[in-house]
Amino acid sequence: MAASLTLAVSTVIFALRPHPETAHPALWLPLVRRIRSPHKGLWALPGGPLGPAEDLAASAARNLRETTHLAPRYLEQLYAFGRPDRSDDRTVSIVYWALVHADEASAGLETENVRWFLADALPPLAFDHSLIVEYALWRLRNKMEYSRIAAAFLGETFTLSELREVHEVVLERDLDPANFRRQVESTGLVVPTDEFRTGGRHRPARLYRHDHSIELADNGPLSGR
Amino acid sequence: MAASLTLAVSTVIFALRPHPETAHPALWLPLVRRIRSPHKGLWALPGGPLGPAEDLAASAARNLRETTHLAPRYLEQLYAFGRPDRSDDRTVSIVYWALVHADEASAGLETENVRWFLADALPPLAFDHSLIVEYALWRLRNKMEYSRIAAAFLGETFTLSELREVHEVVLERDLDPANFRRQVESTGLVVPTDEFRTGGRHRPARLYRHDHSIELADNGPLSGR
DNA sequence: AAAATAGTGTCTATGAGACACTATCTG
DNA sequence: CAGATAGTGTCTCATAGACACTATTTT
Repeated sequence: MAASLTLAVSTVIFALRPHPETAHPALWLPLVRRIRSPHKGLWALPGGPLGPAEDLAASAARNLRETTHLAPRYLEQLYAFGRPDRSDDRTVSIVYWALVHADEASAGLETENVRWFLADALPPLAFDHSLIVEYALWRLRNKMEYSRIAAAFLGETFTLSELREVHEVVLERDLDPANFRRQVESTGLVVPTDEFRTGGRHRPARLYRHDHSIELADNGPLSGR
Repeated sequence: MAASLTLAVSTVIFALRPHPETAHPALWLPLVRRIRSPHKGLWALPGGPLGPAEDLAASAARNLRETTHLAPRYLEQLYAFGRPDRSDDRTVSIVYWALVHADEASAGLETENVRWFLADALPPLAFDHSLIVEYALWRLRNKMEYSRIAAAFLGETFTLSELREVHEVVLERDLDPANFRRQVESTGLVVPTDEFRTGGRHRPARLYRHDHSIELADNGPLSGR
């Protein structure tokens, strides 16, 4: 049995980067071009075989680093895909999803076979990767509503407007600034600092930071895994 | 790589059966005794290697049937466990969890190496199976609060008291009958019939049935998988 | 009639959301 | 001062929960 089955780990990596037209933040993800059959030439999720003594999450983080030269700010297992017809060679893929903070350096690291795409304008993907991305987007949006994973897209400190914008971009809808502020403040998961963001042509906004003692998302008994 | 790695599918199977002391319904799950090393003699989750052309969920359902002689009323992927130190022989386990309706027939099918245990009084389990069961319980309780999976524990028709009792047993807390009734009725996922459950020394209760056109739980883009 | 559960009515506290308003910066 | 966003106040509506009450059966 073992000899006829391949176990791979793939990762759906999300980052916020400016939209090329509007310059507003948008959701992007990196894909790699397949350089061999099957589906040669098509874009696919970064991933590869699991190392002999490698943890699943470590394998996802390694692929993420090799593809984007970034470290994951949030990493969570998505699902295991194993339908016999999903590839020619009976591959079971354990898929993770990750949030990264895409800085300017990493943005220039695209190559012939690694390219970032707008999440809402993806090319046709190899295998069942289109379904996988769709599911990852669903999970991301779900989790954005009841956890603090938005923090993974931001720096150490941020204004409430910046935090709200992350939510708005991911959820694809506008949020009321007043209500958003109250909701975030009432959780106590965000801590005001003494500093302000100046520079806009308007009143400076107070900077906040996240309470690091609390995890970005509650994954129950698996939180430490 | 493939030759040194084993992929197994295991399943956490839940059923409601009477508690041996109180006779009230309680949460049970079946375990199988390991008959070989490692952890020989310890109880473990039912499972086994994935068939060469077998779907992951089909493998879980097969193991479930072979262990309990029952068909799953609800089946969902739980998580893939793959820490290198979780077993001696580098096994990655893709774990499912299932709800079954344990009838009288299946209850008598215990053998020397298959036994049902109360979910809150499990023996020490092999490998990381204790953690896995803990996580499955967490997911079950979570999902019980916002989906209709309770239906999987009941027959075609049921009273709202019976439905409430399922929730109470799983969530381990009492629910207000009046509020529970209104919440369930307001979802529209439950349909009143013209029949009543008589026999108690009290007013007969109307029987309801579930709307089969709606899935027990919303798993997003994966609902059909 | 008593006991028990079925089922209804209603009050309160809480939170989401709409939206008007004030505050304070830049240009 | 005009324009913009920061930040506050407040109203409404929907929902969760507590709990009193009525309805209908069996014994």
